[in-house]
Amino acid sequence: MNKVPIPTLERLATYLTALIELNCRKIDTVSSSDIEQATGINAAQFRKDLSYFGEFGRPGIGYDVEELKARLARILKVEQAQRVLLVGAGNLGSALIGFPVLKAQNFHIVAVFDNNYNKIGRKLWDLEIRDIAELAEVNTELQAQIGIIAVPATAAQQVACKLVEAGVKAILNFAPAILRLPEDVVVRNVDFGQELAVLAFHLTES
Amino acid sequence: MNKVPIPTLERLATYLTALIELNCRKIDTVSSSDIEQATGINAAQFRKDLSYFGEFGRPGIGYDVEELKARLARILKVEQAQRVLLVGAGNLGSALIGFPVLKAQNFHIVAVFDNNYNKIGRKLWDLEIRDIAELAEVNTELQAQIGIIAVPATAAQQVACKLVEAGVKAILNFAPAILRLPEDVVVRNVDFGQELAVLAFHLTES
DNA sequence: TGATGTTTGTGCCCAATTTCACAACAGTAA
DNA sequence: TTACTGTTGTGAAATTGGGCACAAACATCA
Repeated sequence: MNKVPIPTLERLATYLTALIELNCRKIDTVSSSDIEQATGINAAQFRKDLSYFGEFGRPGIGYDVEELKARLARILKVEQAQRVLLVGAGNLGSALIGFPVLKAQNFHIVAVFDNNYNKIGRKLWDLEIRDIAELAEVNTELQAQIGIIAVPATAAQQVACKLVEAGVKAILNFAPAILRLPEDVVVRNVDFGQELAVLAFHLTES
Repeated sequence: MNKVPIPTLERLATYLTALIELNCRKIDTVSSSDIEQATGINAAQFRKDLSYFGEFGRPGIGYDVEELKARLARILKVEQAQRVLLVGAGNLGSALIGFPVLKAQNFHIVAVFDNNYNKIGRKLWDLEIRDIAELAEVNTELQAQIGIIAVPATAAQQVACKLVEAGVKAILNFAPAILRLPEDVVVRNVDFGQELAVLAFHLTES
């Protein structure tokens, strides 16, 4: 169970989203081809992805939606609510807090930080924006293991270090910057400019 | 030049970002190991990525920053400004318009659409929010080829179809939904929930 | 019970991608 | 000129990931 490909993990999240949806629609059993239908991911791929974690279905029948959902949630560690720290109370930060899908997937943003004294003390949705200097202190209580960096690229490295000091073990980084961090900290970068560039490449000369 | 791997394209965007940065710092020549230093991407990987598009450097010397930057920009079609349509005037949309890095990479959001009559007519930054019903009409003039979907998942498919009708050939989709579109339309999905799930997987049991 | 039709889990092979390793090239210095 | 250092571009090996195809498992129905 140690060597799970990253693409497999990404797809697991997709399966889980689809299962939550199916569950709402009161569908209680699905086959791998139903999953293919719902997600666009090849049925054999789905079965292989699951096989990294054991057996989930019954030949001739398929998968129990409720059970599969629960087991995937367990694998992805979103069985109980995952607490998340957000650094950067700008528009992106605001968008993330307001994103209903995150709560549905059991990610709860429990604190927001910024270094702008005009923002500190104000509210972003229902959270008070706190001074980034208090990050470590605040997290001794909250014990969040996930942090989101939604600050300008120039501040990203510094913020990342603060998060790690505070005990964060996984970071979602929206700044176009390369973070240098201890090996035991997992980082995923989301770079809007990069995404757009890949799209633009496929365009014909304008 | 037809079969360029997607991962290569993603890295090209990273190289370009790094080169823009290096150029600002008045550095005029770099080696592939300098690029590795700056981006964390293996030097051999960098050279192979470039090799899909011809020869760029001089053995014994390295690469001319200015020239490489220009050629990458040309490859990624961001030599001239790329016009982008944004659908969804919520927090995420607002964040995207305000993101300075996009303009720096030559992506210009030139119109914003929404279906909420409370928003239509108002301004988001310096753009007037327009009725999504006018999308096709507006784009006959703008001729944007790239669209961004920043609406709830339930509306995503419908918005995507409207964008395609309006002549858009590439879509960046932030809604956790599978878009079914004609083959000649390129789609990239960004799913915050998925990113967080992959991170959560790596955590130890909390 | 036995015959038939589904659907899973997985070994195996193929395709895609990364990494290695080296010949060819450019500069420098004696 | 020759020796030496540094760096590119790329064929080939190594690794990784995806998909087929089939045995085994289960259900249904005669």
